[in-house]
Amino acid sequence: MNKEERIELANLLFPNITKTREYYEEKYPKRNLEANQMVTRFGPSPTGFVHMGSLFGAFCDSVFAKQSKGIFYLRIEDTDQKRSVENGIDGIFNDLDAFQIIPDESEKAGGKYGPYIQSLRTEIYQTYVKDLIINGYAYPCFIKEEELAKIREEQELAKIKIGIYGLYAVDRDLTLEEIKAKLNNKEEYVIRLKSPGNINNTIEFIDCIKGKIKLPENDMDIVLLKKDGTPTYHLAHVIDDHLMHTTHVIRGDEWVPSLSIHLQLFEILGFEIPKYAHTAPITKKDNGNIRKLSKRKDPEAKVSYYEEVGIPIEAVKLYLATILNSNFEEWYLNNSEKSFEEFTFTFDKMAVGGTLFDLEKLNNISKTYFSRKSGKEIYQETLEYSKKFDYNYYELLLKNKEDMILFLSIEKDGPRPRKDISKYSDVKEEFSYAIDELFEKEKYQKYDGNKKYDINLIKKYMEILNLEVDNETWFNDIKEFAIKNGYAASPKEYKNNPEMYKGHVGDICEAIRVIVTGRTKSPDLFSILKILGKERIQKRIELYTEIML
RNA sequence: GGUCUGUUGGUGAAGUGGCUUAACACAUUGCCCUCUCAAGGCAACAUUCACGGAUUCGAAUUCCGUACAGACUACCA
Repeated sequence: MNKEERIELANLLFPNITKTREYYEEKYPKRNLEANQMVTRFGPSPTGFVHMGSLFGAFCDSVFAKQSKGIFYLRIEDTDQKRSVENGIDGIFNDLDAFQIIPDESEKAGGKYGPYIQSLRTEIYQTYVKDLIINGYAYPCFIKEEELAKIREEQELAKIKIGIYGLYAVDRDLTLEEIKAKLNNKEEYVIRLKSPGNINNTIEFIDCIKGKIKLPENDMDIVLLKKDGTPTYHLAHVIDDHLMHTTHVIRGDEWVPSLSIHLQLFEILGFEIPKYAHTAPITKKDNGNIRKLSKRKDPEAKVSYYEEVGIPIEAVKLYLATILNSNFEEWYLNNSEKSFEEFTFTFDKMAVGGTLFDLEKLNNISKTYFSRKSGKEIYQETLEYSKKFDYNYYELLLKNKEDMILFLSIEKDGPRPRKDISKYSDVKEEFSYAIDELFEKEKYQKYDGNKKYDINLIKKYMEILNLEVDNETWFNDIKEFAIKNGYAASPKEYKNNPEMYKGHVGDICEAIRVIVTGRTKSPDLFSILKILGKERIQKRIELYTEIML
């Protein structure tokens, strides 16, 4: 086909496309940014909820854009109608919102490079494809699906590369007349790339994360536009990232093998090639096998899972930051008062292989997060969590606000804050003694020991209990009380001469603790006693007598 | 089958030819502190970096081969 014929073909195929490349190049001019300012994008498909792996990608995109004072935008990649899920787009916005990963540009936030939804950009893709046809880089292919399957089978059998290339690209050199005939015949077609590549050529590429990658040049006549006129990922990626002026394409490394296609497309279209950063997948160990974290099989892959179990979003982000850059964890340890945003993330500190998703580590990070929050903050956040997921508890929290904050503040101000909560849902259980209504209900059912305590001794102790003193005085008082009643003043003393005593102070404290909290472990006992006050302690002694004796 | 990529303790990993007797963190275990727990302190936990060979005075680090793992090989992204 000569150029005139190709122009005729292009107009035949795309009669409705009247705009030109130049029009779009002008409409979407270069961004006015400094060389170091990154433009990144998150490009999810609306196939359901946001997956942990995608969230990691979005986090990565936003971090790099923000720290370079660049632009992070959200582009919905919904070119496949079959996979799209109802409300899928809303879901993406919601999940990003929940995680406070806020795009600078998106269909909602606006921006000069929109539309930011691929299904709304069909005309743009077709304009460029029309141009490719005119220049002899694309052609309509009429191979039917059954034929395609047959070719595939043949190739599999012959153990050669699967796909449409070389001799298999039978429609590559159809004459204009032949195409017209098929078109008149209402035969369906796709538009394929007329690949100028040679499989024997090796191209070298520098990836921001993986470094040097060598791969064979693309010789496949890949599909550019599907039967319905919508673009494939490959085409859409190249055109969008060019027109939206992405500087760094950060995406999962499952894309590495198709990089040669993308590079070729950039070259043919005469676009400047962006930098690529291919991230390793987040994996999970399943029966000894390592596999990608799966939406279907793993609840923790679902981003909303964290909200439901009550792991703070901030903690999840800290975890993402620690797997993003291997040196982040140490930095954060030494800069705990700072926000993760003050850390400078770099590509070369990113994992090259897969990263195992470690819930245990997340838990630990979450515990640290809680330990740094004040009682008041924990109260507020737990209140919000409960409002959504445990309304009963929410009402109790409201009613017992003052006390609850006091309880949550115990042992908070020292250099070694408590680390006993890893999620909001832990608060109810860990502080079950804090709310009278719950305590009554639970009674001592969850009590984890089986000793019977000397209730009379405790009753006697109540007579001397003074809550108006400081911790040290209180403890001295109880030691004195212990000695008077035949108990050792310290566990050590008791250990040395067990026959001389009935027990030691610790035993008395344990009895008080169990009676007052229903458990053998608790934060600082005196603080709890102080908050409860004599009257409520008295009530609990009665309750204990009633139930346990 | 082909093409890419990877392989350092239970886990995440540091490591870029000599400073490595392999950092740090999580987990585990033991001890200390201590009224319990949590926290904290101390210690133990890879004599060796998948395996084999090559280069080098010297290799976890460079090269080649093997094994294993993962990704891709769609009119899905």
